[in-house]
Amino acid sequence: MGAEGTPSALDRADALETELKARICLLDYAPGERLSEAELAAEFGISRTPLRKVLARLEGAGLLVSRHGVGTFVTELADEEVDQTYALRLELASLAARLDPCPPAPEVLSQFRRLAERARALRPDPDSPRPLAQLIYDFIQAQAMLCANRPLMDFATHLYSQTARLWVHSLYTSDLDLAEEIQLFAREVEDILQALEAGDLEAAALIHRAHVSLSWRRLKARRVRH
Amino acid sequence: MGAEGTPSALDRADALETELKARICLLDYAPGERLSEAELAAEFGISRTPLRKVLARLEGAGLLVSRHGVGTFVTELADEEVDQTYALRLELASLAARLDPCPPAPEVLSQFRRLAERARALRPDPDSPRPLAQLIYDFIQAQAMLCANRPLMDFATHLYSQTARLWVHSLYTSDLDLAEEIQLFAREVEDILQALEAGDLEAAALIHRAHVSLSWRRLKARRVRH
DNA sequence: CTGGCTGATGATGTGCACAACAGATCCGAG
DNA sequence: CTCGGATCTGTTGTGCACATCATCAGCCAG
Repeated sequence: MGAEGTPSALDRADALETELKARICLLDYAPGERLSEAELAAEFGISRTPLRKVLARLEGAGLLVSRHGVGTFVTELADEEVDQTYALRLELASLAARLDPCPPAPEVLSQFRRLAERARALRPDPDSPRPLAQLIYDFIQAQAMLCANRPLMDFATHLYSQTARLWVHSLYTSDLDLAEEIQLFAREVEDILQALEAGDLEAAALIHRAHVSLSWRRLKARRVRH
Repeated sequence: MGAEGTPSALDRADALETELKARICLLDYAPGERLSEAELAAEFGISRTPLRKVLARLEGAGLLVSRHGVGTFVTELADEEVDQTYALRLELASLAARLDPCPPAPEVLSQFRRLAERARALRPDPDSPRPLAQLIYDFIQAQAMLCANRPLMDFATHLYSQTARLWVHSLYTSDLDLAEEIQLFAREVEDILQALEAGDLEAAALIHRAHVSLSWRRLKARRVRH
């Protein structure tokens, strides 16, 4: 029998989807970049058929778009859509605390402590902002545990995955300052952790909302410079 | 050459997805029912391969779930999920008016007038609540035009498609009174139309929110009876 | 020299045959 | 009569070959 994980077909598809989604959000694939079905299939050691099933789902989620005879591309977001998405994320942050606040389990708390620890230890890597991107990615997923309303949190995570690409892209192009972003994020995690330990989920949500708002503002400031 | 519509491959897939989504929401396929890939492929005159692409997207949207060697099934929602979804829809209704309210274009207004007309003309069909379901389905999609924030309205429509199945199901099982629901809906459209003609989008949103809330309450009342 | 056209090329989309899998059915031993 | 297990049937999942489409390079007519 398999030592632990069941390498069943459906699980493999889910794992593949998670992997590809992470690659897109963490900008291993840049917006507008073409993904080769053949190459991906070869990399994962499967045929194009099951791979295409995963790609179809990612296309449904708005992360990819495939054009017949041309290729499959990572979607690019228009400025207007980015603004709308950020505006939504602001509101959803408040909603999460108001709708079905979930008293943080001890393990969730320790998860946030580890995140804070990682944030403190993070030093700017001049070559790549990926460690920070990965950290925030994990942070967003941990935060989804703070509200029992699954549809809401799923959607919030989905919205983040939309804006993440653009945000990380700005780090790559040095439109945002990596060291500054690291420091800001570390502060956010510390503050939220403090609120969580005090059992004040609303405060945690407000802090998050404030940071999303500030992040949005920095992105907009970059935009006018171009 | 082609009279009008381009019967391109991608369009066909989109049309198919829209059709299947409608069938699920309007309860042509009941929750828990099995869909045969072979039968559907035959009905639409295509092979299983492109059909499966559409099914994969619907599965990603949470409307279907397929189990290897068993079948593809319309998902069933737990009571808890229904409550969370309704709670969300309430909040999103308010958000739509506050975030990016969209002054209704004349054609949107006339669209609502037609909806109101259809609602007035609707008589309870003892055999099937489908006409009402179809009308509300169209109403929800028209309402998506009232707010420029596309991610928000897409999500609201998505949430509706989740609760719609359960709601229509309650009509089929006579847990909800069809004549009463028709009358209530007609009132909602009339009231919203009045608010729109006065240019008061916030009032329209509040009316809709109130009706969603009342609809939720009726569903919950049914639930305890079982 | 220029402009349009045609063929080559490589991409995604499709159809089909087969593998993997779950559940029901049937048969036989006790 | 009951229970257990092998088998059989129908389903989704996978691999592969081919169709369809868009792009671009190269060529030929003007």
